[in-house]
This record gives sequence, structure tokens and C-alpha cells, in this order.
Amino acid sequence: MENINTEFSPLELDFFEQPTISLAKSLLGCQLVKWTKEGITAGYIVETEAYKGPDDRAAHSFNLRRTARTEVMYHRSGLAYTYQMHTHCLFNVVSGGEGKPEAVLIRAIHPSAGIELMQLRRHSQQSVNLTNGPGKFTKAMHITMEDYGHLLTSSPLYIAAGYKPKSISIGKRIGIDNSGEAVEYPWRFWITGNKYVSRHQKAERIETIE
DNA sequence: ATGGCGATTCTCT
DNA sequence: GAGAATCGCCATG
Repeated sequence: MENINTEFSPLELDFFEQPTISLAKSLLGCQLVKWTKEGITAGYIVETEAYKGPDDRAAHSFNLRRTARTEVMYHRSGLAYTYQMHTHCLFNVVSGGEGKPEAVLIRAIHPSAGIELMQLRRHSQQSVNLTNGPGKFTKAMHITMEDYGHLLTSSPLYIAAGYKPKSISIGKRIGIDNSGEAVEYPWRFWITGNKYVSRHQKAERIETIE
């Protein structure tokens, strides 16, 4: 048998072709990998949120709103949707398939490679604080608007295999207070007990993985 | 041309 | 827990 290094190999495109809620859970434990000329940074995804426009008032694509910013959400699953929030860049994986504008927001990672580079970029020697928020890990990994529309199956930015979480916690999404009834939807997912999760919140449900 | 505002973060109290 | 920072996007006129 040939010895193949699968540590940082991209997942295939069909991984992204599953329903958005399912994808949001499946992404937990996978690695997010970013290459730059400075080197590699990578981390296990530990927290995600599903956004299901056009019926989801919290989604940028609510009511089929289609602008330059949200355009990529209308294209195929597996593309990167990055956008600017105040001074930060937030990162989503497009899902739903062509013409169905849905996405999974990645909210936190647990570093697996390139921690020194992350510390340099974040001007911080701390560990957990480096990547425990949606604007934090993007800075640590140098994910920017340049990555908008990039297909996440190849360098410089892609999803790779990781580990299978033992338990997934489920709760309400963060920071969408003005979104009417959508505030209540249980579309936030995190690896139970993981210390890189951005905020403490009581889980509405906990799923154990077989 | 302009004004409101946000899927955030940091630094205080 | 509150307030500021700070800036691009997008809807209006």
C-alpha cells in the first residue's frame, strides 16, 4: 500500500452537496486550511451556523435579495462567501446548490497548524483567544475578501478531513436580534464542551454521534 | 451624494 | 454589560 498523506488534502466537491443543516453539522471537526506565502495555517471547525435564505429573515439572501455582496450565495455549493463586518472579514461556505442561496457561517476553529503565524497576525500570544470568534480566526488565517468566490476544494483555501466529534450541541444563532422569529431557529451547532467555541449558551439539544 | 446599520471585537466598568 | 471603533454595503433621494 502506498503511504498517502491525507492530513491536509481537500475534500471532494460532493461533500458540499448535502442539505445546509446537515452540512453545518458535518463541517464540525473538519479542518479549514489556508496557504499563503508565509506558510500554512489550519484548524478544526468547532462552531457553525446555518443560514437558509430566502425564507430565513436572518440570512443576507432573505427574500431573494441579490446584490454584489450576496451574489455568490446564488451559485454552486462549496464556494467561499466572505463579507466585511465592521472591520472584520467573516467566512461562509455556500450551500443549497445553484439558485438556492444558503450558507454555513464558520464561527470558530481550534488551531491544528501554524499557530505561531496566527499569533503573529493577531498580535497575541494567547491560545484560545486567537481563533474563538468569526472575525478572529479569519484574521489569524488571513482569510480576506480576496477569497470571495473561491471553490473550497483546492489551495489556497479549502476544507480537509479532521475528526468526528463525539457530541454536537444545538442552539440559537448569535447576533441576529432584529430578525423576528428567525431568532428562535436552532441553527447554531458546536462541538460540545470545546473551549474554542465563541460564546457560552445553553444547548437546546445535544446529539451524540454513534 | 448621503445616511443608517451590521452574522464583531476590544476595552473598559 | 455597555460603548466605541470604524467601514463597506446598500437603499434612498
